[in-house]
Amino acid sequence: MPRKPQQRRAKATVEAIVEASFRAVASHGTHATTRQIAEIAGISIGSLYEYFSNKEAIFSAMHERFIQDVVILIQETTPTITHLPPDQGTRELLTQFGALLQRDEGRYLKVARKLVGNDSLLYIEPIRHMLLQLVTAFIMNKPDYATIKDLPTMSYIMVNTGIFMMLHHLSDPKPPISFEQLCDGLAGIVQRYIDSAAPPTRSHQTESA
Amino acid sequence: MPRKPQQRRAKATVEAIVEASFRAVASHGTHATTRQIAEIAGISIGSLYEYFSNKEAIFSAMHERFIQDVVILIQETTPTITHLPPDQGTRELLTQFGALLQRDEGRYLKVARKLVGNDSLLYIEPIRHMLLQLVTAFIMNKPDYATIKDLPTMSYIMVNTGIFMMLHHLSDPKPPISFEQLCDGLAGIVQRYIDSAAPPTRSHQTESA
Amino acid sequence: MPRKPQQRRAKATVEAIVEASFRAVASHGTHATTRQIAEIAGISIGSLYEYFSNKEAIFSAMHERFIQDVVILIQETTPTITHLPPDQGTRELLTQFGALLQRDEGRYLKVARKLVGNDSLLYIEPIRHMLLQLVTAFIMNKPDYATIKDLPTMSYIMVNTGIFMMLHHLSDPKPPISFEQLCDGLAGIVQRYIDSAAPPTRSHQTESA
Amino acid sequence: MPRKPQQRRAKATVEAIVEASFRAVASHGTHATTRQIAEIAGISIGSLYEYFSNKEAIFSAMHERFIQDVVILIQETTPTITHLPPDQGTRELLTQFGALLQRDEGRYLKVARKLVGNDSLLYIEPIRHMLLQLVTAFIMNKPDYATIKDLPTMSYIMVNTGIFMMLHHLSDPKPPISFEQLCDGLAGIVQRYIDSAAPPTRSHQTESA
DNA sequence: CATGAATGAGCATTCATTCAT
DNA sequence: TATGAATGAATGCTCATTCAT
Repeated sequence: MPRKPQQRRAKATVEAIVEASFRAVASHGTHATTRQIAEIAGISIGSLYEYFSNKEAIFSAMHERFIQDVVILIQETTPTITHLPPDQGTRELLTQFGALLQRDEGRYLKVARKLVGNDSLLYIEPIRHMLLQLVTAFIMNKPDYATIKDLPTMSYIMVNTGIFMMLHHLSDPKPPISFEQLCDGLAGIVQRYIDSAAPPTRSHQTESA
Repeated sequence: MPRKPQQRRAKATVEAIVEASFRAVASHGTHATTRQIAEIAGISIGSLYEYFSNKEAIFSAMHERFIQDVVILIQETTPTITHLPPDQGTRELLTQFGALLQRDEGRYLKVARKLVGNDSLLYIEPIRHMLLQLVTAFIMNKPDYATIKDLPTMSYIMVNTGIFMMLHHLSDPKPPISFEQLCDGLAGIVQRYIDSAAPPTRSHQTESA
Repeated sequence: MPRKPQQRRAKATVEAIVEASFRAVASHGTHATTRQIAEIAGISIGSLYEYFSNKEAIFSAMHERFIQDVVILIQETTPTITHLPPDQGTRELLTQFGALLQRDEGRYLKVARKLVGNDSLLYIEPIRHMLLQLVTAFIMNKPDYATIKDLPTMSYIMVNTGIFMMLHHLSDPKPPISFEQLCDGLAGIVQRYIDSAAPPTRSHQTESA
Repeated sequence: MPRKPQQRRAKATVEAIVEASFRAVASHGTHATTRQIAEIAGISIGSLYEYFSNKEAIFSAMHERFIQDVVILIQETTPTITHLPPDQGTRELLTQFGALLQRDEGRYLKVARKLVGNDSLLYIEPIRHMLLQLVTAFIMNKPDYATIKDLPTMSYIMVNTGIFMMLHHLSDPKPPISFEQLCDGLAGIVQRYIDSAAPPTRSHQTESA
């Protein structure tokens, strides 16, 4: 049974294992073995099991890490976004997210896709929560949007949609539409949703420009 | 190398294998083995390989079957839908699709999720094609919608979104929103997209009712 | 249990199977399957087992056929050889044998090598018998050679050596000596053996010519 | 991928596997399975694949070991041989070689025959090299043989012939000539080849004695 | 006689996990 | 704590052979 990493060194090892797991999936595909992970991490298989009770636990850690990094991405992007109209903000966020997925030879892209098809669902609540905060902050500044409706439902749909569509599109070697078209399309959906609550005024119209 | 089923009995066996594969995935999960499939089909492993050159070929057949059944579903639903306003039509379609996914103890649901996480992408073109036909027919009757824009992009996004969201939601044992909310949300997105091209008139307004 | 081919058609089928087996080994290698043989022969697997009780029986037939064809080769070459000095005769025989082995995409070469490594030995008695006759006839005409010794032993060694060396050399993609060198070397061995019994006189010297 | 045996125990295991493979082929024939090898070696199949990447690699190791042991045999026999006339030396070498082949219930005999019939040829170069050294040393001492010709060709033929004939004869349950006759015959061939270069003088004549 | 669908024992190989050192 | 040799159940797949039609 794996012991809790109570010491500094142990924590570093756990970190190395997770990092190695991402690398392993990036280079050996979804079927990366524990051996490969241990080798990349520079430790023995025995040590691997000192920190993770089984392979699934490693994938859980990767899952968590991925979600966490997306949350951090949103946090970092928030200052930029809040000054943009919704559709431009969405586009910016999607672009950043796409970059994150492709970072380091697409390690997040591959891992995330595996998670989607897995028995366990992609656990998006933290992301959704973060975006709800972002939207709420946005609404505070723009009273026009105060009447927005079904926010929980729509955030659930849009966050998932954003993630799934990006994963699908970036994994498609020959997608029928371009990445820009995808982002524009998704941004348009967000825009229309917001506009339906608060009819657009000159200040944040972009398409009619 | 699998021989072409030349006899009637052989064709029935192929059918039995595909059927058994769905059952196997439904009961043993994503990692159903060839042995399990053969056992459920009531044949020997040898026979399995008479008709499918390898395991992947079996999954391809399931994939195809799934897509085909969705296409058939759309065809059968089309007469009903064409007389409804877009949002109601969307809801109807989604409801039917949800029922299909859960049919026979959710066999399509589980298989489809596996396909999504697989190396090979979910091949939705036939479905998208079918829906484009449906939309085109709809537009013919309602000249108001003639100015609709970005149809290829939006059909790509919406078809994928519809499929992914349904798969995700129906697989979630404790979803944060209800199935009805999901359908309403997706229908709303479709409605807003259409309205953005052809501003709503009394005849097909549903929300203001 | 296979029935004896009592009828003309049956005999033709047996022939077709053996022929197909050679073809199968030539194109699919030593691991040619019964399915492949049947397919090439243009018959069903069921029919195959009507004429051969198992796979080994088929290989026995091929073995027999190969030996028989070598015997025929010697018979056909005999008239030419008897008028040549021993070393030239040997070279001629070896050249013809090499041609036989490479005939039809090397089908005999491949089959014979398999036979050599098999549990059953290469059964060369008929070939040895044939060559003994050839040598005996030769001696009759040339009384000088009457004192030849150890004929049974030497025929055993030389026939086997000839066969093995040809098989080995022709199978070697990068042999350290040329085919001509091999033939000359073997012919030299024969020549020296004969000369050791009957010291060469002018009449059958070739090298001093 | 097999890891390099880094520890002492690991090296012993590799040795045990090769040893077991010889035993397995000796008792179960050419088609010895990996399971049988593992069982005889007293290890698990998993361990087998820790040290050999696949079955072929095991056979390669056996091949190498066989060739190596023959080379060692020649080295050990050399001091004895160099003081004998060519034909007696050859007989001695053949006798020792025959003993090697039959050692341990004929394990080398069976394995070597398999190698001969295999896709990969019997790789005799090291043996040939060793014998060339032996012959060269011999010639140094006996200037009579200095005019020897076609050494590369003849060594190729004679080494292969010696190996093949021994394998064939020792595998034959009812050989038409005795082992002594075979050795004498082969020794005679060698003797005659040498004599043809350096006509025999009293000092090394054996047959006329 | 002919067919070819069905069989299933058997094979090579993988890989998460354990445990003696 | 760390190691890595050892494990062995499990998997995908082959192919000679049988037998109902």
